[in-house]
Amino acid sequence: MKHMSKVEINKRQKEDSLYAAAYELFTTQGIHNTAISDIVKKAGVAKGTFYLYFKDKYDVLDKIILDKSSEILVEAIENTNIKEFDSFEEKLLYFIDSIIEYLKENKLLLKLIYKNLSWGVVRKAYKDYKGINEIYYMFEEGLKDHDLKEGDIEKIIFIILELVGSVCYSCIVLREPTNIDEMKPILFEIIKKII
Amino acid sequence: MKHMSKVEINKRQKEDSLYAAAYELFTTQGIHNTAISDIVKKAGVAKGTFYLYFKDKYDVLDKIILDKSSEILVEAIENTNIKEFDSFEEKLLYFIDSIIEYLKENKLLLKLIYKNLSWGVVRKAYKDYKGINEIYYMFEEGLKDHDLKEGDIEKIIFIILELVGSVCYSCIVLREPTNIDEMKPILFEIIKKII
Amino acid sequence: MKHMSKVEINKRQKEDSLYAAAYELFTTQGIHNTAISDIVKKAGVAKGTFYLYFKDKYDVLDKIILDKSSEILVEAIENTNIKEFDSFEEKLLYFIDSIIEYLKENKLLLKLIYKNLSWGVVRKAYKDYKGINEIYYMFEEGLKDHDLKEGDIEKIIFIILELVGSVCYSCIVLREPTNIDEMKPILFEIIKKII
Amino acid sequence: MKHMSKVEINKRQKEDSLYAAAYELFTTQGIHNTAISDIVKKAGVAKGTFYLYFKDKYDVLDKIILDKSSEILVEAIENTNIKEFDSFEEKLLYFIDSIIEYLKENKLLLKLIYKNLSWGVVRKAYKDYKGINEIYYMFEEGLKDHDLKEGDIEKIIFIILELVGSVCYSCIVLREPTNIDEMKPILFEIIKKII
DNA sequence: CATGAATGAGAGTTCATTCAT
DNA sequence: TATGAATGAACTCTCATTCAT
Repeated sequence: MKHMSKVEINKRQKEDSLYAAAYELFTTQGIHNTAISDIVKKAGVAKGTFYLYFKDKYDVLDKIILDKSSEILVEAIENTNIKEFDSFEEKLLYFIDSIIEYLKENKLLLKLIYKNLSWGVVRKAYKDYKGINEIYYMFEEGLKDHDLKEGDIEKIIFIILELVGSVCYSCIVLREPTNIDEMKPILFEIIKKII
Repeated sequence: MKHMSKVEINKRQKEDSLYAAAYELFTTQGIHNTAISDIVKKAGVAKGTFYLYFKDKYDVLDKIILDKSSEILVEAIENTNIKEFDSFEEKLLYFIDSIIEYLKENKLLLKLIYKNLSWGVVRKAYKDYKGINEIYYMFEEGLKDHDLKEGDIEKIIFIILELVGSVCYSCIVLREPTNIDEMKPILFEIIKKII
Repeated sequence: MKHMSKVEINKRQKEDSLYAAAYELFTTQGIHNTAISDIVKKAGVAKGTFYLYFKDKYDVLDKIILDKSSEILVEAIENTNIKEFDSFEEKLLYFIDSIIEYLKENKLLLKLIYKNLSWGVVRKAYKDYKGINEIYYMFEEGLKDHDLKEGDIEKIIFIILELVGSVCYSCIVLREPTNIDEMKPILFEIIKKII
Repeated sequence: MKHMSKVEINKRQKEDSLYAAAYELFTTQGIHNTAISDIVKKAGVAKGTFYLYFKDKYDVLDKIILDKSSEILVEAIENTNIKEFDSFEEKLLYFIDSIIEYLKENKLLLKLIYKNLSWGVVRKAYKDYKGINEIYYMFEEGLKDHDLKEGDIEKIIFIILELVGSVCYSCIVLREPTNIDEMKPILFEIIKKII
C-alpha cells in the first residue's frame, strides 16, 4: 500500500468508487434496473472509466458476489473463533447462526448474492485466505472421529453451506414457506443430525 | 377440452405454441438472449399476440419454472410409487435419486429453473394436485414415529428439496465443487441421517 | 403499384424517405460525417424504423451506389439512342461524353460512388434491365467485325468504363493530374484507338 | 542517417514502428477495424506518442498509400530496366505485367491502396525521385515519334496506370467481372493499341 | 520526449410496447 | 381476436484526444 505511486492510488480510488457505487445501486434498485451510466454517475467518473476496470455490468457483479460471500463466511468464523465452546456441535451451530443473523440483517445483500453463497466458488477463489481456511480447520477438527475419506470434509462443508444459503434465501427474501425464525429450530435439528 | 369452441381451441393453441417456443429458446439460448420477437417468430404468431396471453417475458418464465418444477417432482413420485420398498429410507432415497437423474438428463432445464425447485412455491400453487400431495403423504407416513409438530413435515420436505436442488445445480451445471456422481454418496448419507 | 395496400404504400414511403435522406446527407456531408440519427431525423422517422429497412449505414450506401451507377449508364445510353450517328466510334464517344458530362454536373455523386462505377457490378445486378442491355447491344453491334471470343465484349465494356470512371474521379474530384476538359481529348483519342 | 543523434534515432524508430504496426493492422484487419489503440499496442508505445508523429489514423494511411504506391511503380521499373527489349511495346507490357504480378501477390496491399495507385499523386510527391523519373523517361523515349504536345506524356502515363489500377482492383480483389488472368490478354491488347 | 489514465460525446443497436388496421 | 409496422427511450460500448506526470 505504502509503495503506491500517486497514480496508482488514484486508480485504486476510481476502481473502489465504481465498485461501491455498483454495490449500492445493485442492492437498492436491483441489477436489472441499474445501468452503467447510473454507476458512473454515482461514482463521479466518466463512462469510459468504467470499462478501464470492468468488462461489463456482470463483471462487477461477479466480483461483488464473490467478495461479499467470503466476507460473510469470514465474519462468521471470526465471530465464532473468539468464543469458547464445549463441543463441535455447539460451535458449528453458532457459526451457522452467525451467518443466518448476518443475512437477516442484510436482506438486500442476500437478494443480490441470491443463492450464490457457494463454498465451491469461495474456496477456489480464496484457497490460501486465512478466514476461509479456518472454516476448513473447524470442520476438520470437529469431524476427525468420523473416519472420512480425502475430500469428504469439503463436500460436507459444501452441502451444509448450500443448505443454509438456500434456506435463508427462501425464508428471508421470499418468506417461503415461512420466516427464518420458524425454520431455524428444524434447520438446526437437521444440522445436528448431519454431523 | 371437449367443451371448447373452435375459437377457444385456437386461442389455446396460440398460448401453447408461445409457451413452447419460449421454453425452447430459454433453455437453448438463455433467458437474457431471448427477445419477445424471437419467441413470436418461433411460435409463428404476431408480436402483439404475445401480449394477449402474457404480461412480459418473465411472466412466461415464471409459468415455465412452476410447471417444470412440479413436473419434476410429480414424475419422481410416480416413479417411486410404482415400486415397493422395505423402508421409508429406501423409498425416499429412490425418490431423491429420481429427481437427480432427471436433472442430470435435463441440464438445460436445470439451468433454467436455477435453484427455484422450491417446495414452498410448488406446494402453494398445486396444493390440491394429486402428485404433489403424494409427496406429502410419503413423508407423513415415513415420519409418523418422529413426534413432529404441525407443519414440521412441510419444513422437512422443504429443507430436503432445497438441499437437493442446490446441490444439483452446483454439481451438474457448474461442476462445483465436483460432479454430481461423486457428491451423491455423501448427499445420501446426509439425507439418511436427517430422517 | 396500384395493388398496394395502404400499409404497403406507407412502408414504401418510409423506405424511400430514408433512402433519400441518406443520399442527401452522404453527398453533402460525407459518409463518415453522417450518423444514422442524422438520417432518421431528416427522414422524419424513428431510429428503429431505419433498421426495419436497412442493415446498417453501408447497406443503404451500397444500394445508393448501385442505383446511381446504373442510373448514370442508363441515362447516357438513352441520350445516345435518341440520336443518329455515322459510325460506332462517334456513337461510343457520344455515350462516353454523356457519362463524363453527367459526372461533371454531379461532382458530389461522383465523390460518393468513388470509383465504383463498375460494369461488373451493375451488369450483375441488372442483367435483365433494358437500359443496361442496350449498352451491351451497342458494343455488340459496333464490334461485330472484330472477331471476338465469347465474353470479350463484356471485358471490353468493363475496361472502358473502368477507365472512364477512374479518370473522371481523379480529374473532376481531385483535379489530378489536371482537369477533365484538358484530359478529354487524350482520353477520347485513346478510346478511339481501343475500338 | 549517420549524422543522427541517439535521440533522433530513437525518435525515428518510434515513428517507424508506428508506421509498420499501422500497415500490418490496416492490411490484415481493415482500416475501419483498426483503432489507434491497436496501433500503439502493436508498436509498443504509449497512446500519446502516436500524436507526436501523426495527426490521426488517416494521416498514417495517406503516407502508407503514397509510399506503397510509389514502391510498386519503382520496383516494376527497376525490374524492367535490368532487361533488354526489342521494342517499347514489349518493354511497356513487361512493366505493366510486373505491376500486375506484384499486386496479385499482395492482394491485401491492393485492397488497402484501393484504386489510389495514381500517377498524378505519386508524380507530384516524388517528382525528383529517380525511380519515378525513369518511368517518365521510358514513355518519353517510347513515344518520341508520336508528335505529342507538352504534358501529353504525363496524361498518357496517368491514363494507362489509372486503367491498370482499376482493372487490377476489380479483378484481383472483387474477381469482378472475372479474374485477372482472364482479363490480361484483352488488357494487353488494348494497351498495345493505345501506344 | 514519452506516458497512459481519464475523458465523455455519441455511435450503433435493441426491443418492449403500442395501436391502427 | 390478431396483426406487425412503428416507435423512441434506453442501452452498451468505443475511441480519438487530452494532459498531468
